[in-house]
Amino acid sequence: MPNPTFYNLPPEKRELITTVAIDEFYEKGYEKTSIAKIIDKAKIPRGSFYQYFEDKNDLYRYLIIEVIGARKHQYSAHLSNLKELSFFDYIRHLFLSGIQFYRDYPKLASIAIDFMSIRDKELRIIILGESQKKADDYFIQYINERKDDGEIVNSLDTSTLVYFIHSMNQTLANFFLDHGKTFEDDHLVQQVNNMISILENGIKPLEGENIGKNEEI
Amino acid sequence: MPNPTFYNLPPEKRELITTVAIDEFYEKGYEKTSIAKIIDKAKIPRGSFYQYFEDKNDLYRYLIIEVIGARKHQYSAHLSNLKELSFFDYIRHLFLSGIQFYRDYPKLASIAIDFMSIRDKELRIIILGESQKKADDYFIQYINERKDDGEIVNSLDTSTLVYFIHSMNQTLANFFLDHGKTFEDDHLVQQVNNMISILENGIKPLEGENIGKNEEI
DNA sequence: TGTTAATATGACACTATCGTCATATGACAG
DNA sequence: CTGTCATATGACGATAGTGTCATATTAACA
Repeated sequence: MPNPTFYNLPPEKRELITTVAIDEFYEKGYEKTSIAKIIDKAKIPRGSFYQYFEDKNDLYRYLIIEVIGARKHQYSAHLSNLKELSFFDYIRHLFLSGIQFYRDYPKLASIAIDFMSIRDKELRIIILGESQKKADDYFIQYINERKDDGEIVNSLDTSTLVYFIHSMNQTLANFFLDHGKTFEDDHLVQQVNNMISILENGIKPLEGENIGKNEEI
Repeated sequence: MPNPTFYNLPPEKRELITTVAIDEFYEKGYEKTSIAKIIDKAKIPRGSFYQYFEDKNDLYRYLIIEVIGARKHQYSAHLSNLKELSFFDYIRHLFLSGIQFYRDYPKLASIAIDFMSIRDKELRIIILGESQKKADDYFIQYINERKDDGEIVNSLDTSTLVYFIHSMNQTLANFFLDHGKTFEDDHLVQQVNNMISILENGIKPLEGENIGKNEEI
């Protein structure tokens, strides 16, 4: 984490460094981002950088924690009635707030997505620390409750579901990355609804449902 | 692609280089893999490497194409009756042959998964070239046929489905990466079946299905 | 054996980056 | 005014990697 000195900096300078760092990580990704470039663009002397941060990893950690904060904020922006949502609406909210986050902070979102699929799993665990585990536990508990409520089929084990929903979230995030700039929000929302529809009902037609629509005689 | 000289090499030497390269890309990932390390481990002189390959990218491309070949081989090993399978069994086969591939070539599988989530999308497109597009087109057509057959609900647009199934495949692949070494095959197969079950029926209980199992009175 | 073409080799020049450290600056306290 | 503490600065040595090229080696063949 940054040295206190960093926080004592005049805000413009601090923000400049942050902005430049975000630009770099966004454009180059973690591995290819270099301190040399960052201090060059932000026009701070080499020694100063090492005064503020231990190394690249330290800077990265700082940014990721900022991102997570921003994402959580986005997520719980309209939290008030979140508890009352049905399970599928809850998931929908999760996904849609993801779109919103991407719209509001495209670079941060992109960095976050990179971070989630970063090679170095250890690094992720170190950075997220306990907070990730807590979030997971909370989600597991939530799903178990919804199973008990009869909102979710209980033939699937919870950990599979958690993994699956988490990965759907990732998939959607990547979908935004790939198509976010070309597609309208309408289309993205439609995509979310499609995903949720599959999650709800699967893709096998109910007895007789499909008959006569496209089928050959 | 490698210079013909590379293919003229005595097989042991060629395979040594390949093996070392695989080890490196497996351990370090694309970005952090260096030619210096590879020539060092394979004990070939620097000049020779550049005789065989243009650069790191060229070597990588070569490996990826090898991997894709191996994966295809795995996939169609028991192709004879593939056409007769139901849609969901077809998908199951797709997923299960993925496990098998991971079992047979763990490092290659890992490299392939990395490749599929590689930052540099351009690179992926260049390497896969037309063959990816062909495979996609084939799959789209296949799904459309299955819709017409009434095997899949036709309220979802095909491209969403393709994306969804593709991402399930990715999810499973990552699951192998995370847990493949600790879990028995039984467990992995169970995981595949869970995924397919979600794909088929979703996770919302049918009318009355869940009642009385875990629900409070 | 002599000639030629293919291949092998590793020293070299170049570039990029890293983290440190001795020194400079500045602001504030006594 | 002076000493002290926090902060700023950028030159420096070290490391790691890249791609090239002049030279050496080998194989094949007339």
